[in-house]
Amino acid sequence: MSALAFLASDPDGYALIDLRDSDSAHPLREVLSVSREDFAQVVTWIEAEFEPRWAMLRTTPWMQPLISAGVFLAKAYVLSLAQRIMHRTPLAAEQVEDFDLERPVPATDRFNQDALFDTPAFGESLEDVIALYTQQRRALPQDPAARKRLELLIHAESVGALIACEMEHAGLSWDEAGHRALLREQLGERVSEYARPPKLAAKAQELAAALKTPGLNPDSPQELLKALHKAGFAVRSVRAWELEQISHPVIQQVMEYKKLSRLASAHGDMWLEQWVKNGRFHPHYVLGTVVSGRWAASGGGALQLPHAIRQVVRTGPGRTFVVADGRQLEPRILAAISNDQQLQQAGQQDDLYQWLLDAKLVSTRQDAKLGMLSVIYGGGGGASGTVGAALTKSFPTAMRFVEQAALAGQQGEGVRSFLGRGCPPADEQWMRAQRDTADEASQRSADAAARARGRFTRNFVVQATAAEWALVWMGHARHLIHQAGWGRDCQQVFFVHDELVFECPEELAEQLQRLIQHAALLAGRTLFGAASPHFPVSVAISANYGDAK
DNA sequence: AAGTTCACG
DNA sequence: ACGTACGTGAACTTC
Repeated sequence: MSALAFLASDPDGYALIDLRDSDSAHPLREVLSVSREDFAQVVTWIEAEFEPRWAMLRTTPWMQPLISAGVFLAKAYVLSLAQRIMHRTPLAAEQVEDFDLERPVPATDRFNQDALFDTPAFGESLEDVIALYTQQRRALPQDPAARKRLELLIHAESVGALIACEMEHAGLSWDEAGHRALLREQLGERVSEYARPPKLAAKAQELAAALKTPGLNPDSPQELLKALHKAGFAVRSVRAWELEQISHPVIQQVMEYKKLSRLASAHGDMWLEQWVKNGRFHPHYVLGTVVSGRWAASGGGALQLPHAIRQVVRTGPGRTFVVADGRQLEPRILAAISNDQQLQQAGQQDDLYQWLLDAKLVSTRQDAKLGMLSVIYGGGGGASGTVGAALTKSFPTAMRFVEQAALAGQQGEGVRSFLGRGCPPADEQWMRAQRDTADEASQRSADAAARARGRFTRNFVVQATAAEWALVWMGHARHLIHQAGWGRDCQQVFFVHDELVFECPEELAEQLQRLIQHAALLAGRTLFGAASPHFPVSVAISANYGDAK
């Protein structure tokens, strides 16, 4: 028998815990009302006794105090995330309303101070939470296979939400002094929030002189472009990749300025003060908002951490990072979801791109990579060129699969990931634009919109399934770490889509490496069954994140 | 509020 | 004949 434990705020105390049977949702015992002080202890006891799936509307406010108290929950069901999934999936048996994931979280810790406000916010009482759960279960598809996939997706997303909380709490070990030293060396002494750091200001001056434009603000693309034109550089924009083409000392200066300016504004002293506390970077992960199911981060730009800055991500003595990366994840996901046997066979090698090279399908590793990405993104570069032609010929099944997804998108239809995350169909306005094509201009823009949507849905089926694989991978890794009894001093501390970073004692690193690789194998089997394609992960062990690649 | 640019996968 | 990747967040400038 498996149990379900509903968590909701208690108007008279802190939390209500309602234990029920998972399948029938029949109560197993009296509803427990728990004070804030007893909360962690009671949850620990229930976890030990029943190991229930903890059902909560959101992770806040429950997970923060539990994690602080060192409580581990094995299983979860986060209703807000499940609601979004059920709302979007085309597999649902009945329609489900959306959940506003941005809805502010009402305060629960009020201790009866004011009777008027002691009632849980509308839609958030225990009864409401249970009703929402019941409704979600009712909306699951009858077909057992589809049902299993959606349940897996909801459970994986929920454990992902727990991991996100755990990572936010743990933080990423950060060498603050090292970061400051780097800033001083590159930018000079610290100045007020609004002024340019000395070395940056000097560079701006030099640039203004070199371009004979006194007072030039190089941070203004408009001004900079005009100044460059005046100096005889026929560039269309001031983007780095365009300037890179030109070999000239002044252009070099511009690029150096941009790099430094970026460092100052994105990872300068202000950033350090705001996001790094006691030697750890605490970002905030956001689940459920990106259509494809990928995570976002709000605050600190965690998912865009520049490689250059990773040099100051260091562990303390005796500890190390274990950095694991799903190798060529998206092509492998494509091989799995399209059931392309040729592509799966190519993927039996740890380096899929090397296989393409050895098979003489492509002439360089870069071609292999770009060609694959082009196929998945829907670009013209690879698929229409010789590389694309070679791939199309070798992997017709995979190519047909992404073409099919693109076609559906072009026609305004929705698509879905392997586990059933839905990409919504085009809205009415989009469909109208497709019909209203009286003149040539509107025809052109409608066609462009159709192609753009085709590229989006083509990418969605792969990206969304890759995100699912990563969720399941993380979930397995977390579970195995707990099972091994390493939970105390070994845990995931960072996440970037297909890369997981763990921190652990040095002596555990090699065992952890094998554990993570095993978790990847389990993830493939969980999603795609015994015949899952190969999902190799590369692992680096280093006390410095910047060196781990 | 929109546009530009750049960081990441 | 035409235009060419997909998805994000954040800072800064400009309107």
